[in-house]
Amino acid sequence: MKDTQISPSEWEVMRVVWTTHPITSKEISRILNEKKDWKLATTKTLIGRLVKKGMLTTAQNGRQYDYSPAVTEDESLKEASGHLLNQVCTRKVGELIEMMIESSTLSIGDLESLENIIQMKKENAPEVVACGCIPGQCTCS
Amino acid sequence: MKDTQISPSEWEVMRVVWTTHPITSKEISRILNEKKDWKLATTKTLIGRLVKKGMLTTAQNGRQYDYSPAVTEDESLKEASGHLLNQVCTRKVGELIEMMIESSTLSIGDLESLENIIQMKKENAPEVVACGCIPGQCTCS
DNA sequence: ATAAATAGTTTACATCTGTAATCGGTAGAT
DNA sequence: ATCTACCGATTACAGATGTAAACTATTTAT
Repeated sequence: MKDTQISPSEWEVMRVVWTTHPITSKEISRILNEKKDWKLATTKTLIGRLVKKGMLTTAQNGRQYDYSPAVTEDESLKEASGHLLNQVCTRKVGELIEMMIESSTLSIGDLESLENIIQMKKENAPEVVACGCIPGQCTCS
Repeated sequence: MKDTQISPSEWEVMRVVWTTHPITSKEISRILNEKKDWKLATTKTLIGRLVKKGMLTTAQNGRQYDYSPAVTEDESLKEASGHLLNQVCTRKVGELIEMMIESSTLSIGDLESLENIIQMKKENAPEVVACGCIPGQCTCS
């Protein structure tokens, strides 16, 4: 139930570890060099912070560590998307998701999955979403 | 085309101004008191920062200011959702959107709108989304 | 006219983030 | 047995963020 935050830079590291683990700091750094002009020290700092935040686990391997994710990408994504969703009136969430779909490239398969979920959702969808905003923070009222 | 960031606390203020404008700092603070235990000074600081960032415009009105948004909520939401989308492999965006739909309450109308957009999208949807990740940051390869 | 209430501005200060250099210990090379 | 390369840990430091007190100028009530 903790709500530790993964910063954007830290996220870059997490993505590497989610993709490959266990993995060493050296390897993480090597991979990220393709994308970020970070010194090895920078990557190590981020790794250290992620360990402290409990997002990475360590396994001693000789004089070094092997890192593995302590949280899944999906969990973290749920967290992150939750933050975004909380920034708008619940009644505006549909619009937000529309915007996201519009601005994304999605495959036929993706779109079909979405259709299915939407179909499901429709079974129990309310006529109108309740707005939980305080007066003055949205125009629903 | 600049990329000034609206922080979570600042976002609370923006939502008030998006809802009602022009509006005074006093009124913004009064509205937010319902939700945040902020001192008037805190709200003023956030307003000041938003003005400096160019997210709010001011119009002198006697000894005080009337504030109005300099960016729309939709623009800002697009920005914010773009950040989220950029945190995952393009090929995983569909899954992310699925998660968001699943964890949200959407009205029949919302769902129908989404269906329409998806229908449109399907006309030009690729069989598979191209992955733009560097090797090691996603499992597509 | 003076005092009290206000409005915005400046300053404050701890934490988080981005980015990195340096330190301290140890495994491997000579 | 030393020296060197390398690992994680510690320290650094500026900018962003959360939260707010203090300051300055002005308006309004007494």
